[in-house]
Amino acid sequence: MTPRVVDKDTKKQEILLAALEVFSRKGFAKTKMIDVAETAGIGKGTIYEYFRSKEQVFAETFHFFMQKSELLLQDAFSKTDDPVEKLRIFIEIGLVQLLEDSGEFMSITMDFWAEGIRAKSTKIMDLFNLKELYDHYRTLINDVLQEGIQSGVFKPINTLNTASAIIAAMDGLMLQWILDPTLFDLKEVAEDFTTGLLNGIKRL
Amino acid sequence: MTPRVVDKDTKKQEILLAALEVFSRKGFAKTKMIDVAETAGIGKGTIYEYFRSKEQVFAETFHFFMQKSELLLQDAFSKTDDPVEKLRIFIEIGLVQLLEDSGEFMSITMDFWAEGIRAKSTKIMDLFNLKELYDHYRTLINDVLQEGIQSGVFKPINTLNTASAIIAAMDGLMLQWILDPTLFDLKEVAEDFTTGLLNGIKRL
DNA sequence: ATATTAATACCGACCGGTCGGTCAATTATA
DNA sequence: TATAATTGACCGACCGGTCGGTATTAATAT
Repeated sequence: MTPRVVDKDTKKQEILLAALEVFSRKGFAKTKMIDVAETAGIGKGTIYEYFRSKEQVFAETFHFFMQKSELLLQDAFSKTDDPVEKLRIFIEIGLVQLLEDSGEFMSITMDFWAEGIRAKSTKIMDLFNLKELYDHYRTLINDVLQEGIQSGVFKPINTLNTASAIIAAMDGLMLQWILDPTLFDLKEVAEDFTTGLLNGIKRL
Repeated sequence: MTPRVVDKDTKKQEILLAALEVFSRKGFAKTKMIDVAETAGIGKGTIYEYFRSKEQVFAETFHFFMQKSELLLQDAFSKTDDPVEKLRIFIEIGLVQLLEDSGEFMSITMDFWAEGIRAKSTKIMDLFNLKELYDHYRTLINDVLQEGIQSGVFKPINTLNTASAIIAAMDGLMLQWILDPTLFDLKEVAEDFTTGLLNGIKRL
């Protein structure tokens, strides 16, 4: 009744995996659906059994990719209650681990930014919901900062602004590192940044 | 002998102005050369009398746009020798003034990022020389930080890493603000960031 | 002054190529 | 055999860039 070589979800995952490979190597614009199909070892038409459009494939590819870091983060966060340690972990995972594990894949994030901004005033903007993504992380850091202030570790700073700035710095460093990975050592820069940040917000 | 309605350079500027308007509204990919031509009130073919390709128009548009901030910056820097003040000015101009003056135009920067990254391994990469652009600003800040350390205002920090982080934060904040200008007040966030930064690097 | 010639600016119809998406035909499964 | 899954040839829209022709101006000739 339901003849199928593999499970429907499994096949979708396979397509996403192929898409991740191609998108990160060629970028959104230069990637052709036929590339994705061939990489996945299937016909082009098959993709459209699982996805509506190229945009949808791209958006789901990005989210698929982001799940990794989300899981890493949740796992790490569950192991400590110290706000200082949480900040360290957030930067370490978000910047160092993500890039070291899959540096070449990160340019997909740039594409997502670009497409997301481009889509701001179109109907596909819900696929590229950057705002929601940022809200999520901003809230996460905001809560950590609030905790720190409550417990007296941090100065009474504007937590939302600071959270925004932390995420901002991480994004920006990622950008610069992608442009020229030899310029600075990512781990070292991350540590310097964390130190400087804590220097600025810790109560003396 | 040289029949021409307006000066050749003037016309090129007019095209760039039109291009700036269209590129910032529609992004690189969605902008058609005919859009630029119509906005400039000329024929499509005429553009190719002044530029080699769409990529060249885009690259020159971006540089044209960046000159504004460069001039602002040089002017402001020439008025003080205080490293602390220079840092303030850099952030104020780079983040607040640039966005307040022409917020809607800034999405062109994202496109430039995206195209620049995409062009990394192609022959047009010299048109989208992001690396050089970043090097310029990084050096600028690096020098300011060195001065500050020499004169004893700043702690002995890694200046290159710190410079990278400062630029990174500014880029990232710009991104977030473009995504949602209502989320935070740019001026306030810039001030908070500057305060936090100085808190972290100033000698006590 | 006017006609003629020359040089250049300007234009937009057109071309070649590309690519996302469709669908009739084919293959695999039960 | 019936049904579901897969495929890739095909379609139509799109677009960057070209090129032959026209318009405009200036220089020169008469």
